[in-house]
Amino acid sequence: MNKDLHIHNSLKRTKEQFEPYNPPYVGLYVCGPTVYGEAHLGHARPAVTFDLLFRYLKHLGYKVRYVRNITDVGHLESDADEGEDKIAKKARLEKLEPMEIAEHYARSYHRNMDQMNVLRPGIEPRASGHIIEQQQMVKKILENGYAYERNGSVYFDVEKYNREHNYGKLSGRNIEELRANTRELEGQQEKKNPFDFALWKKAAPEHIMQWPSDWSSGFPGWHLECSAMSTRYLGHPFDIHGGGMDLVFPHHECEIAQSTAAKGQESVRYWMHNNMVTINGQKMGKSLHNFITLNQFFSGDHELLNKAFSPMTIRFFTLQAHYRSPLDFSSEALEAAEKGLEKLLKAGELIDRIKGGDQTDLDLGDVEEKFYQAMNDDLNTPILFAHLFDLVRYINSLDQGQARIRHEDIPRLRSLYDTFVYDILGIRRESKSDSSQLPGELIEMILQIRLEAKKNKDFETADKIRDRLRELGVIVKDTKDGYDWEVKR
RNA sequence: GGUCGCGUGGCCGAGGGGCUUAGGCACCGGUCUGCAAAACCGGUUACGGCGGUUCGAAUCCGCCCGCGACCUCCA
Repeated sequence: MNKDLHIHNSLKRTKEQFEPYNPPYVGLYVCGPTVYGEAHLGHARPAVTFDLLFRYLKHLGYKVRYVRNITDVGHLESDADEGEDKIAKKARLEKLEPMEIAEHYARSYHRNMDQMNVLRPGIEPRASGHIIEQQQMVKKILENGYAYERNGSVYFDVEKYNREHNYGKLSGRNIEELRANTRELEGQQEKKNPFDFALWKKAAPEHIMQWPSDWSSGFPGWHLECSAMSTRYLGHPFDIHGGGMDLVFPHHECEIAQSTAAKGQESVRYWMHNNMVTINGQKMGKSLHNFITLNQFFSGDHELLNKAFSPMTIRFFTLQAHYRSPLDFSSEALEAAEKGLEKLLKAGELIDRIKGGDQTDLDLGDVEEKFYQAMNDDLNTPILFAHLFDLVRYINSLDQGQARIRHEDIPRLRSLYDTFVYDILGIRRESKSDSSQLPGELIEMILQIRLEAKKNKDFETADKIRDRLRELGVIVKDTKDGYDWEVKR
């Protein structure tokens, strides 16, 4: 098996060979959701992308520890009136405990991810459960002289850090540029520099979520949880840190600075970022009225959707684009993807009834090699699908007796298909609706009668039976010497 | 305004100096069929604009246009 996986490292802006720090173990950390609202496409893309990576790494034989956090402390809202915690605000508005909000949406997120066949990470740490680790990290950074305390809040001293290290190396920024581009700020006198960021923030008395600390009763800074929890569970350094491109700055930049300041060395060896999602070419946002939650996709209950789309269609569609390209959703594009997915799955079912011979028209070794090449090239799933659909055409031809395969190659074909479609891409056949519970023998019996009608040239009856069955969701396909049927819907 | 990225055929989406007319969907023609459906075979449509480098550019460079991400616990 070709294990020569190359991934794009955002830090180097280039593809490089992936070599674990401590093989065969691989540490993978991905920024998870802030649970204050329903999951939407912006959550689905990184989840599916890094699920693919997780699955592929495991397939390659690595022992992967996959950590994806749940942010339940809540980042402050960027445009909120009083810098209010997102979760706390929602809790106040709905008169619930903040933890009820977090719990509710965490469950909803899990449900959606399960529907899309996204494997659960091995560890899903919550920020609220790691306040102590975060405080320890603040202390360490203070000890090392890269932070300062003001009125109960602790800020990271970016200027000091930048004298010895390179602040901005991930996002391609430099400190002078940041100084020039920082907006006019009020009430920021606590900070030495406007680009300093909070490690610990003193909370106002009315702030719902706060914890005691050496500095004040408050809450951890925005970027701290990922630094603290990733190294807590994956060690230092660890292999891969993933997340959406929108998190590169400031979130991941600050993570690098924090880890380096606390431990003298960067924590992350490979940074991976998935690109963003647009809808009908526009960025997705609540204010633009094109904000679609996953549940709305699954139910079709949104003005931009012509119909409902299954979770697997969303997954397939996501994987049809490369993870580093922007992905544009539209009802039309999803309808096309739905058909492609159906074609792919149908071919998978046909493999079991293929008859072999003693000659073959396709070298499965070549196909397998192409599959691995595509995946090893920074998880190029669009290329993988192109090769898979070539294989689908071959399978269909085999089914129709228009191509040949050796007996002994059939199990190999089965396993090749299953490995890549089911195991690595995580695509699965979704359960059909209840209307499909028609007994097979009954359908067979009816179709036998229809076959007799056809023999008697009673096409009127034959067509009536076919039409009626279609209404029940049974698609009849005539073949040379009989018929074939499948349940639709 | 700054930094970074993108712009491919009717739609989605790979590739990335001459070979891939990637692949999916749609459309057209053919095979098969009583008719359909499915499948298979074949076909059509392309590299945002203008310059430059080169024997040769969709691919490299410059400019322009359009789109996107980010620009901080901060009103």
